[in-house]
Amino acid sequence: MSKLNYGEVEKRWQKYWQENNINKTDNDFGDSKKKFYILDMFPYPSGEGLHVGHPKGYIATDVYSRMKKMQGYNVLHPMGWDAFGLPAEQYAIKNKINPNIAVEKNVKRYKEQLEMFGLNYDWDREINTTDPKFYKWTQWMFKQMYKDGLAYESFEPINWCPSCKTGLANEDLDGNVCERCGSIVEKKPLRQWTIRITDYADRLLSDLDKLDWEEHIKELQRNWIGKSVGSEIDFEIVDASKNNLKENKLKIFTTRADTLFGCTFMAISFSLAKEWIQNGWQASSEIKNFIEKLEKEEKERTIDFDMSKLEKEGIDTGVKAINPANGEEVPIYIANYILSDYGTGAIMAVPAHDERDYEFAKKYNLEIREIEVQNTDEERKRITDLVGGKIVSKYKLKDWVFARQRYWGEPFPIVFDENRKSYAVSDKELPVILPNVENYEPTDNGESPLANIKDWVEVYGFINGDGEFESLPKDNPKATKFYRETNTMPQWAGSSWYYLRYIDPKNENIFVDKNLEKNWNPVDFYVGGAEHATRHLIYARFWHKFLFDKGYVNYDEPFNKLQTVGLIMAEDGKKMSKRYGNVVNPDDVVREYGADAMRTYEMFMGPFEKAISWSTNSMAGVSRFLERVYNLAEKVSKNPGTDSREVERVINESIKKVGEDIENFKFNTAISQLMICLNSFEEEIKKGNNISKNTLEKFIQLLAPFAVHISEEIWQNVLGNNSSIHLSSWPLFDEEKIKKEEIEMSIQISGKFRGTFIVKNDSSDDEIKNLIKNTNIYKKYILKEEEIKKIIIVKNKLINILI
RNA sequence: GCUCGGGUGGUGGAAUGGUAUACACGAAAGACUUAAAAUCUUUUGCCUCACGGCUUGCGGGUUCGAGUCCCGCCCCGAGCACCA
Repeated sequence: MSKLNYGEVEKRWQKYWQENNINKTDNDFGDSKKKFYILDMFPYPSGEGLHVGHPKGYIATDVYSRMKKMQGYNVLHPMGWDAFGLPAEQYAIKNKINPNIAVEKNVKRYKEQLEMFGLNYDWDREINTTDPKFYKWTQWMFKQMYKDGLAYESFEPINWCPSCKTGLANEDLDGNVCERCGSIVEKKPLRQWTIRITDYADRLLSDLDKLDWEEHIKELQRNWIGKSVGSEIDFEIVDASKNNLKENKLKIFTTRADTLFGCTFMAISFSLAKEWIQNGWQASSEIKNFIEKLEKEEKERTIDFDMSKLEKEGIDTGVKAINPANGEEVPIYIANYILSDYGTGAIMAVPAHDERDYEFAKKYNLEIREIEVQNTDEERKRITDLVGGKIVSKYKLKDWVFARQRYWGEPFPIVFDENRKSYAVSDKELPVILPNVENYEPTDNGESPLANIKDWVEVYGFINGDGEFESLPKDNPKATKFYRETNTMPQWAGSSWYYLRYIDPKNENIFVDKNLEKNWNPVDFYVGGAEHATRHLIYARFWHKFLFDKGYVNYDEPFNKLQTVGLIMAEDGKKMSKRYGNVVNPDDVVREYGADAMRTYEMFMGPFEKAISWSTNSMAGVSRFLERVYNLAEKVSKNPGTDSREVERVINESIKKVGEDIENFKFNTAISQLMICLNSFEEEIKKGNNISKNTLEKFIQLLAPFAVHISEEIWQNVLGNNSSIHLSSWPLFDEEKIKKEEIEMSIQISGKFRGTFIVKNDSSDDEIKNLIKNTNIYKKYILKEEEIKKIIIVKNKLINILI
């Protein structure tokens, strides 16, 4: 037998494909060519290279896109690099090299590995978020948001990671811990750029309904957005001015306005109490200490802290307010279970109808008043109207903290004048290039390392008629001094719109031509990790909707269909990690078994979306399968003539099944069908039956999306075709030929399986009723015909005789 | 606590309400070989010598027929979580 030299075969065909441009995607929509845009979440090119788990999604999109191309679609299947962000910067700090150089090196390594797997990306469309030609448009889009008031400067306390030394968005946290380094984050007041993503909360929520995404991912987004509809109601504060309170009303948010008559006290968060103090409220030292204590406790909470187990604590402010429903005076407490960043930071407490309020009331001996409630929307509306409140929606989603006090990110297209008033820079000034610095180290004071580069920070120019900054030489009499924004954008910026750039990657005038965008968008199929559900996928949807509202894109959702990838775990069931020393290196696998075996195995190992452990044994099994295919091909490559009936049936069945399964991302059963098909071919040969070259060709075509190199080798060098199999047309099947001539029907007696008998395909019920009488099973179980109560026949499947 | 998944052989898994365990891995036996590897052949859910019986986390239900549908539990995974 002839063992293939994988390395040689793979290199030879990869070279051939490149020379013959078979992976190019043109923008030709002239004829009736249907388009298909299939996209991978682009990787962050880390210094460690890929392990066998990383390419699983890329292989899947590769398989899918190859079938679609063979089916006549114009397919866009691009790849690029999400290369801004902390790891590259940390690597740069450690090794004292420019992150640009590290990124370039890592990209090269990643690309080599991806090419090793024979992936069909059109590298002419490659993008990189750190390329100034790319981030020019990230800056330009931010500028549009700035001009629309959607991006604004804020000075609120935000999440601060003391180890990464940067502010973070809620999406960057796991509980109270920095998602990247695991440090407990602090609240730190910091000047920030913030984006009003909450303006889009309702649309982000309701438009989920039109997306063809896995339900659990939609659910994650719904939870993250966390909409609740409730009422805002004002309670009048008794003697507000005597208490030196600025406001004479306390606004609360409740989803249970119907319980308003059961309110016996109120509770506010410690931060609201702090605000009162700042505005002149004379709190006792006891209260001040309590506030300090709560603040300290909040800071010290770690990721596994269970808020619901926290013992309720509070202190009476001595201030009272009036329940607008019944005019009663109720005390106001400061309580540790009131969140400062949700609702209004103040609640009406109804101990009889809320567990938390009940617990609190029990502890502090407050009245628990049972009332009759009608838990309906109508009642809530009625009560809200009665007390002059209003129905509002609240969200858990917070505005997007968009600035990082780090070096390796997109600079903002913003300058400030001497009075710290901000201006967008004019389009002429874009891109604002990230300058080289001596030192990439972040600082403790919340300033970016860029702040130290005086030459870069201080710029001279004027504000033009559009209210935008334009630079001038320093000595120009019209020039005045401005200061650049020194924060940089978060890593999520570039990935929020990168998929648009693949469509028109070299356009210098606009980030994407609107006509091309209309032809290619939306992304038909998006494949990537589920961990992005509440980060990238929310940001990108928001960003896209903004571009849609401004008229730059034609569709209001970017990703029509989303499919998540299941992780590949190590053979020991743990996550692959250097730490455990259980990483399987794809270079080794490809060297030993070939890229095709690895590709095919990763698609065969189980359902695509499920996490599964790597198994070198199973992988070797797939490799054997491919060897058998090659041997069979050599054996029958010259066979003319016709196929046996069974060969004809199994190839038609396989064409149908493999096509449908790839379409549905059920690669494991597609491959199992190819195995069934091969088994059947070998069986037929043993019986002395013929398999024609023509049939074999179809089989190899079905295999081609998976085993891209071997199938090309067989197609051209064994079967003698002289153009690429990947440019051939996907075979068609004949439904009639899939039918078997004879069917094995099962016999049930009173619902119990008793055996089978053979009948002609599509036999009529009467024929079956007659035939069954001759079977041994019938004779054994049916003693008298009069016993039969009923006969159920399911065509070509079974007969059930009830006695 | 809430939400979403999932529970099928020794293992990964397959199954429009219609013969559960396809396909593969592993294991066992055999052929070839001086031998091993590779390859090929056969067996392989459980109980039973067998006839036969049992089996899709547990308990009910609907149905001629349930892994699949309905109700109630248990367990595992993921996400959210004092969200008023």
